[in-house]
Amino acid sequence: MNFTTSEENYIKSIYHLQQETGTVNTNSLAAEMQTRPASVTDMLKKLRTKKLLQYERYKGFKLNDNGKKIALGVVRKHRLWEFFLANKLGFEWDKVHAIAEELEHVSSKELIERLEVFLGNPSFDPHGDPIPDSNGKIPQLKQLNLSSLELNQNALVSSVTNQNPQMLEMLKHYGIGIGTELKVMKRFEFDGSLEIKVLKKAACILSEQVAKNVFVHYD
Amino acid sequence: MNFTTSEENYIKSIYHLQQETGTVNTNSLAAEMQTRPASVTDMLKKLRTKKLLQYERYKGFKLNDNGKKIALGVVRKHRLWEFFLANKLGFEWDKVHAIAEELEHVSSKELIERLEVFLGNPSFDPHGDPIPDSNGKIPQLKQLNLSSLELNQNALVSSVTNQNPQMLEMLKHYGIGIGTELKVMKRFEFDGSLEIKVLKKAACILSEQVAKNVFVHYD
DNA sequence: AATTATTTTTAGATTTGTCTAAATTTTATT
DNA sequence: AATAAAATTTAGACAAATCTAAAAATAATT
Repeated sequence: MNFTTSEENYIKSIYHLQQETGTVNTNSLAAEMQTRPASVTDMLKKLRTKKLLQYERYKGFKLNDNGKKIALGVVRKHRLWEFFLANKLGFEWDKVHAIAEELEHVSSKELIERLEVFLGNPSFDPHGDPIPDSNGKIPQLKQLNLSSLELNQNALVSSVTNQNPQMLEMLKHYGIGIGTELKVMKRFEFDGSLEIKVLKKAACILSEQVAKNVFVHYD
Repeated sequence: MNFTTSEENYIKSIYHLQQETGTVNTNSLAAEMQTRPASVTDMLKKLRTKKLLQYERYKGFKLNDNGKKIALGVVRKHRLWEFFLANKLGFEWDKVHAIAEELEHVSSKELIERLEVFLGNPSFDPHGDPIPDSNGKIPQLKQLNLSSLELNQNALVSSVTNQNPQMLEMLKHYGIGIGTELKVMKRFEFDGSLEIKVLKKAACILSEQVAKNVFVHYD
């Protein structure tokens, strides 16, 4: 079955919301999509007739297996395009999202399969989010918070949450981004701040507040 | 100013038609766009209020300078994406058009500028059609028909018209495509057929009918 | 439990892009 | 020149996606 850009955007937003809250309600989806609750109700009716939703009047709703499959397809396209924009065209990682919002609606299946191969079958997008494979399977990574990384363990930065521009600027200044290899030299228990050694760079110090937004992994 | 996908498609089609006939009429545009004349009239009214058209009721119409600028922007995007699909993702040149029809409507200016650099500032798409630069200037190539290429002059295939699948298959069999370097060894005047030497390959013979559809250029 | 507040849905309108059918204008033919 | 044919436009309708305003259902509060 084929879906309009608008339908795909609703499906994707429902998917993201239900990842966090389990079930979704009309107002929060309207807020997420910057539209009116009445518009949401209208679209839900459409998605229901297309058998993508588990829905109970006045209660709440979520995607069924059918809907999830569609959502994962869109997420997959979005993240592959983000990877392309950052790693091939040299966009900064904070610029790729808006453009991928358009590219994700290009429909050709073969395009996405070839793009994936061209990019070298990446597992994570420039924000560190996992890229679903063509069957909708998401690579599960044993990520851990930088705050809880043991001393002297080399690790790779896999994602950064809470995209506060000033925090991102600070991390950039220290040369820390997705894929950066680093280790924790010292932990100051009194305020939770960390002395970080980025490979081939001088050590730097991150507050606990910042460290909690940085996730790393190692083999 | 911003344009919808539908508007861009009309603008592009008008551009292509007026390249051939100078001025465009409602029925031919309707045929080109696989829609009804009444729909064309509706859209023309819209494009007129946006000051893109030179239009006279019941007579005919064409793009003004404003409209041409928009058209060239869309053509540029289309052909850069075609180049990407063929040269980076490995699509056959007869598969790229349909996908580029979608990609050409992605709006980011910076995306296209970066894509162009990434592709190495190509001048021609996989069909041999010229790619307008960011100012709308089209590289004018002194193309000439393979039939009128002088003997022993090395030349590059720059485009192939009349995309008859069987003819394309024949050319492919002989190793002749966009960018192929070749020369004419012998011309048989009685039927206009040509003996062609593709560099690093054995000679082959093309009928005049085929040769007339192949265009080449040299420095 | 009754009332108030919040959430959700319905009813009806609007915009965009399309359509059919009919009317109008231009072009071609007898 | 009158009539027939073709091309173009208008009038009015429709589907998709949105909106506002009001009604209905649920949740929270006194």
